[in-house]
Amino acid sequence: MSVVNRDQDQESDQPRPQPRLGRQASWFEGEDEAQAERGGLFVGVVVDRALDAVLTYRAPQRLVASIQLGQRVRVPLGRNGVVTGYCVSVDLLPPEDLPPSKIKDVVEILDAVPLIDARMLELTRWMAGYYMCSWGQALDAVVPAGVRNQAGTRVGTFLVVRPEARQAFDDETLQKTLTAKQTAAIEALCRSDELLTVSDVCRRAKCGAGVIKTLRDDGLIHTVKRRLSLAASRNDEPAAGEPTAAPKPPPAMTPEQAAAMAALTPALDGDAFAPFVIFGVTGSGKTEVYLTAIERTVARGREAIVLVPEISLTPQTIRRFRRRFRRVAVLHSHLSDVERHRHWQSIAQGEIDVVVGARSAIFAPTRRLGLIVVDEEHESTFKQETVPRYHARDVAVKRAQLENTPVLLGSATPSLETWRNAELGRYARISMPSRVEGRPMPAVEIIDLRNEKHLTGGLSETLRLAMHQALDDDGQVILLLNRRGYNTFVICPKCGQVVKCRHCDVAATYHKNRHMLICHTCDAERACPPACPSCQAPVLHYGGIGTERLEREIRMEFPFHESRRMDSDTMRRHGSHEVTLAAFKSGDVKILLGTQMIAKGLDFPNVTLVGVVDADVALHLPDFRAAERTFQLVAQVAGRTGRGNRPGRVLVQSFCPEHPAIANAARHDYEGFVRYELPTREAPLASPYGRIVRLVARGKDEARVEKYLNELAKTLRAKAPPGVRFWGPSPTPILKIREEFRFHLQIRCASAAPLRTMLRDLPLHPPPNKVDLAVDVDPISML
DNA sequence: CCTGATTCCTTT
DNA sequence: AAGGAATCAGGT
Ligand SMILES: [Zn+2]
Ligand SMILES: [Zn+2]
Repeated sequence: MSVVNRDQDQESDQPRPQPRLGRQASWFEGEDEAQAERGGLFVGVVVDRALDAVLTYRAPQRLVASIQLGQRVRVPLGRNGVVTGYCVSVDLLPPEDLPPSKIKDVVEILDAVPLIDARMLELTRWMAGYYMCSWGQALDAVVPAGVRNQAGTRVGTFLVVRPEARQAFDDETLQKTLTAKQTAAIEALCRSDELLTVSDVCRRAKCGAGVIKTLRDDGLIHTVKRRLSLAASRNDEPAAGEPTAAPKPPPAMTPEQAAAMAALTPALDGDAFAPFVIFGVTGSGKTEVYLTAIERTVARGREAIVLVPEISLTPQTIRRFRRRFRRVAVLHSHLSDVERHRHWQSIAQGEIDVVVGARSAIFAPTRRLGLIVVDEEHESTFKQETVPRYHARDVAVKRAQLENTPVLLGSATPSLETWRNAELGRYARISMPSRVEGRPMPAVEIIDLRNEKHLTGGLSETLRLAMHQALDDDGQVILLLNRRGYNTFVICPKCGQVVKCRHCDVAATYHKNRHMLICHTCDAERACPPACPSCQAPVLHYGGIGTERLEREIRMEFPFHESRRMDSDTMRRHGSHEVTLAAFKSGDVKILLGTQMIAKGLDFPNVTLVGVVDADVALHLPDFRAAERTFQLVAQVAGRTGRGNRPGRVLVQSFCPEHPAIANAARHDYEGFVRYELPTREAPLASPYGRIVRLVARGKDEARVEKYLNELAKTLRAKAPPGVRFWGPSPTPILKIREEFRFHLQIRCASAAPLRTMLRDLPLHPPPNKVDLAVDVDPISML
C-alpha cells in the first residue's frame, strides 16, 4: 500500500496558516460587511453543467489553506443543491460587479492534489471558446472518469500518536501511566515508519482493539484519513508475454530520415512552438523519425505525447515504442477506470517519458512536455463527435503553442487543411518521398467494373485471376471492402422500396450469420420480413455485397486456402484482432479480407496482392470530403504491399476509374490529387478555404425541429457580417436517427472571426422544448 | 377555480 | 442542465 495523496485530515492538529488578506472593505456595507468580514478567499468555479459562466464562491477559513487551482470542489448551486465544479481562479477579492450577499461558500474540496494545472486550465478554456461548449464540458473531456472518482483507491483510517504523548513516551514518563499492552501499542506506532491501521497495531502489539479504543479515549492517539492506492503493483505493464527488451540500437538512417532529423533538431532542442508536417509516403520510415525525435526529447528530460488513431494502436505499434523506451504509457479506449487512473497518476508523477494513445491522450498530464507527435494526422477519428467536439490534431497544435514545444503532424496523405497550412508557411514541411531501401511503390492497376462481364460476389474475373496467381506463387492476399454485413440492402422488386430500420431513415443491412436485418446507424435488429413492408409483395430481393458475402465468395473460390474476415463483427471479442493478425503473419492464413481496420499500419512482407473490392463506397456520399476520404483510403491500402523483398501488386475495382481521387491514388500522386481537389473547395468556401460551423437541430417532432432551425437561420442571417454564407437549413442526409428528425445549417466564412462574433449570442436563441441543438465547429461528419 | 402541461428563469 | 415558478389550456 502506498499513500498516493493527502486527503482531508480528520483530526489533524497541524496549525492552519492564516490567510493574509489585504482587506479593502471600503465598499462593503451593512450586512454585506458582516459577510465580508468572515474572511476567506474568492474562487472562480466552473460547474460540470452546460452552464456557460464562471461562478464566484467564497472559500471559508477552514478551506483557505488548502484551496488550489485545478481542484474540484462541491458548491451549492441555485435550487439544485450541491454540485461539483472545478476551481479555475483564486482571488483575494470578489468581482466588483457582484453583490457580496450572493456569494455562497465552498462546501468541500474533493481533491487534495489538483487534477489539472494552470496550462491545462488555459487549454480547456480555449477549447470552450473555440468549440463553443462550456468550460465545464471541456474540463470533463480532459479528466477521465476513472480519475474523477479516484478508481482503484480507497480511504483508509490510520492511527497517529499525538505529539505530546510521543514526547512523554520518548521521555519514558508516559510508560508509568500505561498498562503493558498499551505501552506495546504506543511503541508499535512510534517505531513504525509507515502509517498503521487499527489491525496493524493489534497485530504488532499483540493486543485487542479495546486497548486502542482506551488510548484514543484518553487522547493519546488520534485517527487520520488517507487515500490509498489499492494495488501498489504496476505489473499490468508491459503486456503479458512481451519481454521488456533492452532498448535496441536504432537502425542506420536513410538520407531522407537524416535530413528530416536535421530539420527537426533545432526545434527539439529549443523551447519554442514549432509545428511541422512530415509528408512521407507509406514505407518511407516516418515512424523511425518520430522515435529518434522522441529519443532526443526524452534525453533532455522532457516527455513526449504520441497520438495514433485507435485502429493503429496495434500490438505491433506498441511493441515498437516499448523496444525503444523504458517508461511508456499506452492509453487505449479499452482501459478500465482503474488502469486509466493509474496511468494518469504515473504520468503526472513524472514516471513516464512517452505517452502513446488515441484521441484523448492529447490531455495526458505530463509535467515537462517536450514534443507532440500526431501520426496519421488526416484521420477523421481524431475528431470527437460528442461534446466537446474537438479535433485532437488541432488541440495538439494549440497545446504545443501554449507549452512552447514542437509538434509533428505526420501522414502519407495529409488533410487538405494541414497541407494548406504548410503551403502558407504556418507549418514547416518535411518531405520524405521515397521508401526505405529504395523499394519501389507498388504498381496499382484499376479494374474498370463497367467493362467486367462477370461480377459475382463482388469479384471481377481480373481480380480472381490475380488472386489465383498470387496464391499459386505462395504469396498472401489482402482484400478491402469497407462495408460490413452480407447484403447491404433489401429491396422490393415490385414497389422499389428498400427495407429500412424501424427507427432510422436508413436501409437495413442483412447479416446472414444472425439471419437478421441490422441498422448500422443505431444497431437495431429486425427479423427478415416475409413480405414487402410497404406493398406486401411476397418476394424481396437481397442485393449489395458486404464483407460477410465476400467471405463466402472467397471460401467457394479458394476452398484450399485459409481465409479470415476482419471487421467489427468478427473482431467483437477483445484480442481477436491480435489472433487474426498473428495467423496472417505466420502464413497460416493466406487471404485476409475486411473493412478499413485491415488498412492501418500493418506490415506484412509476404503480401503480394492487395485488392480494393469497391473503391467507390465513400465517393458518392453527400460530403465535400468524399473524394479526399476515397483518395486517402485507396492510397493507404496501396501502401500495404511490396514492403518485403517481393514486389507487390494492387488492384482497385471501380466504376469511375478516371475520377481524380481514384486515378491519383493509383499513381501514388498525392500532390496530383491536391491540385484537383483544392480548387473545388475554394468557391463554396469549403475547408480549408472556409471555416465552417454546422448547427444540427434534432427532435421527435419533425415540423418543430424544422421550424426552429428555419427561424434561427433567419435571425442569424439578419445579423450576418459580410462574407458569411449560409448552406441550408436542410434535412440532414440521414433525416431520422433513433426516431429523431434532424435538420442542419452550415455557416461558412473565409475567416473565423465573423463566425465567432455572429454566433457569440447563439445562447439567446435556444431551441424549444424537446428540440436539441448541436454546434459543430470544423465539422468532419456531415451526416 | 382547479389540474396538468409547458415555458421561462435562475444559478455566484 | 435542472429544478422551481409562472403561465396557459381546457374542463368542471
Ligand atoms: Zn413493395
Ligand atoms: Zn436504426
